[in-house]
Amino acid sequence: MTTYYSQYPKFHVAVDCIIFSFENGKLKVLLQRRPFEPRQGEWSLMGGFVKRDEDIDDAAKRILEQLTGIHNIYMRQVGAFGSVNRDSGDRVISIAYFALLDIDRVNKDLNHENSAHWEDISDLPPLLFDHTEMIQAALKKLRTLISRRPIGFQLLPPNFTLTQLQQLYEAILDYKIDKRNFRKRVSELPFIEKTEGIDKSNSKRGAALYRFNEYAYQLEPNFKL
Amino acid sequence: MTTYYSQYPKFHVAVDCIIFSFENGKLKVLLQRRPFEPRQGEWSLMGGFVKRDEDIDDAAKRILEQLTGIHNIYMRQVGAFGSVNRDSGDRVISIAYFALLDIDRVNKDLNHENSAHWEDISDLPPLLFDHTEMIQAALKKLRTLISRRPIGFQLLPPNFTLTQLQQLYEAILDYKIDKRNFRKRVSELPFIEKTEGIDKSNSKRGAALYRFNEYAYQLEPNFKL
DNA sequence: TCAAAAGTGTTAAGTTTACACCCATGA
DNA sequence: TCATGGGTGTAAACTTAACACTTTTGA
Repeated sequence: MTTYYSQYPKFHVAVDCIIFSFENGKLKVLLQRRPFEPRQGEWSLMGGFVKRDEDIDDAAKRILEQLTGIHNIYMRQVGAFGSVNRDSGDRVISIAYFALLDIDRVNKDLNHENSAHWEDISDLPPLLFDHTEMIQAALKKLRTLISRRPIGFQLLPPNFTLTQLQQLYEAILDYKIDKRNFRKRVSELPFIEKTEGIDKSNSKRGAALYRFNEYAYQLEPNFKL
Repeated sequence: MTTYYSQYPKFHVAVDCIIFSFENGKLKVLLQRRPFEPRQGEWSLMGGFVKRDEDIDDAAKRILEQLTGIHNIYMRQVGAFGSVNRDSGDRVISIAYFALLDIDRVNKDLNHENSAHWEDISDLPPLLFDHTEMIQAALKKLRTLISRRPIGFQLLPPNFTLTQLQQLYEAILDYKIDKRNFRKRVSELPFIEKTEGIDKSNSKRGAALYRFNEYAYQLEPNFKL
């Protein structure tokens, strides 16, 4: 069938995922050696082409699930990257997404299969095409989100210590936070609640474990950390 | 030539522009009657297809310039919209951009040719496809930007009164601001400077005209209004 | 017993908000 | 002379930032 649209060109459309995790006080991003030509073997983000009958959001979700074995991942669109020559293989318009995940839930075998590798955000190697730019844009978005939406928890296990939480904020925002001020503000948030649990993995004394209460957040979703 | 990419599908890619202006204390957006099938005649944003050798940003710029006759328009990407059935004509992935412009500079003839029409943001008709959603996303982005970047001036003539500036902030943020507090904060911004000019169009006494000093802004680009 | 991380309050500085009257002018 | 929009300052409330010592416990 010929429609008005048919006279216009078509393009390959890809999604690229900036997958963040948090481990040992460091914010990390998942990179892989590109598995096909051109520029096979270079460090790149996880990506793939959008399928014919697939929403772009679903394409991103598919790639994330394939690579990590996790469902229900927190994911947001970063934006579209569409310079003519951004991809040296052919014209490809790519939509970048960032995702936050708890590294404990990742299927390490899948990571290994995909020659994937967690790299510290402050120590990235040179990347393929405009992928460095995509990561910077994702980070910028993450930084503005983290202080107003309770998304940091997506990067932590269900129970976490306040020290972990603070290190997470410091890693994302890239500055030091005063411990007493941080704890005071957290203690005023009704949706962060203390559990019975104690984590002794980092100190002899042990640190109290907290959890995020989704329901309490729904009741009172405004905050500023 | 066959590449690894060739096995993947291609898509129409469009850009849609949310063009804002400010007139008589109201924030407005440019709409048109869709000039082709399907759904010809319905209210829609200004849009068009991306060309084969054109950056997506350039496509947005092209459409904006065609429709307004203005160059150097302030423009930012809002994001990609790519649900499978968002366009009832065929699968089209669309990248939304918003633009800010001084309505005095618009070529009204071009607007008329394109059956374009400025509609108050708080009184929008039902729109084609996901265009309402695009406008809401653009507004959200504009709201977060306006308080930290000096982009409001893009919507005003080169010289403007403080009353105009305040009404602009009120229209975008959708709440009333205290006049004395607003003026106090503005007077602390080194890049908003008083000119000799006086505008008598709104009062007998006349209001001082101010201008935005790009250079002073470069020297001290941090503020919060 | 000591090293290492956890936990805990107060004060000063800065920012934000609320609020009401006089001024200049042209009609 | 009066109606209209332009222009101006202060005090109270709130928020943020700076700062140091005690506790617990396993090695």
